[in-house]
Amino acid sequence: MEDQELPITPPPPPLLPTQNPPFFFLPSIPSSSLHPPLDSPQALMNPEIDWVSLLISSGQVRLTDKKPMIESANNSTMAGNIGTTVNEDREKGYKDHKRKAGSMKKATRPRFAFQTRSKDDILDDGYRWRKYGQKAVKNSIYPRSYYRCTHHTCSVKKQVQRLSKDTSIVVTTYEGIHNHPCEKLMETLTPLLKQMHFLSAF
DNA sequence: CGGATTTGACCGGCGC
DNA sequence: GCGCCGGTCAAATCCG
Repeated sequence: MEDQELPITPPPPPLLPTQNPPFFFLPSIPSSSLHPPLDSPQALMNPEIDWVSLLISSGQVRLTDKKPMIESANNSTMAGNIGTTVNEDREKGYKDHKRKAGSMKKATRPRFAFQTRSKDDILDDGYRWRKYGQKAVKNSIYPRSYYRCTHHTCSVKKQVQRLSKDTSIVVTTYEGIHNHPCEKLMETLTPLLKQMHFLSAF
């Protein structure tokens, strides 16, 4: 599984303004995930984030979905059955997890990777993430971090890793599609929508 | 005190 | 079959 670092390709022709990052890239990627923090105006002008070279090959790298291991949103069988020991639960959880993963067709989850030039490893994409693991990876001096969306019905994951070749570049890989609106985006849009609704009454 | 993070253990896939 | 590696779990720890 040589998920090695993605090659840095020259930035595509600037289809989009450099200061204002693209809002709508592809429907399958959370639009806000390529957004700087909506609540930090200075971030909009943050020169540290290279929004132009953000995307590889006209926007994004579509990773070949070679991952057979899929966990669906609601069936992740964690330990927790009453009447079993922790170890049994843990074992069972693993087994169930693997069994389901194996029995499922290679349900392809969309995976998208993009690179950002940033000092910060974590892009504030508007969603809330909980870190569930960190792993040293081969051929990289930086560890890879694993995050899961904290929304209870959402199973989107992302991996974040800094390139060892160019330490200013952070590769973020999203896996899956959010099944809920972006909280920050909604916060921002709600007043606008209300205003539009109000104006449309005339 | 509750939620988030850290971290070592564990597991399956894959190449040899 | 074995070892390496990436991905995940969950107990321990941290932190607001």
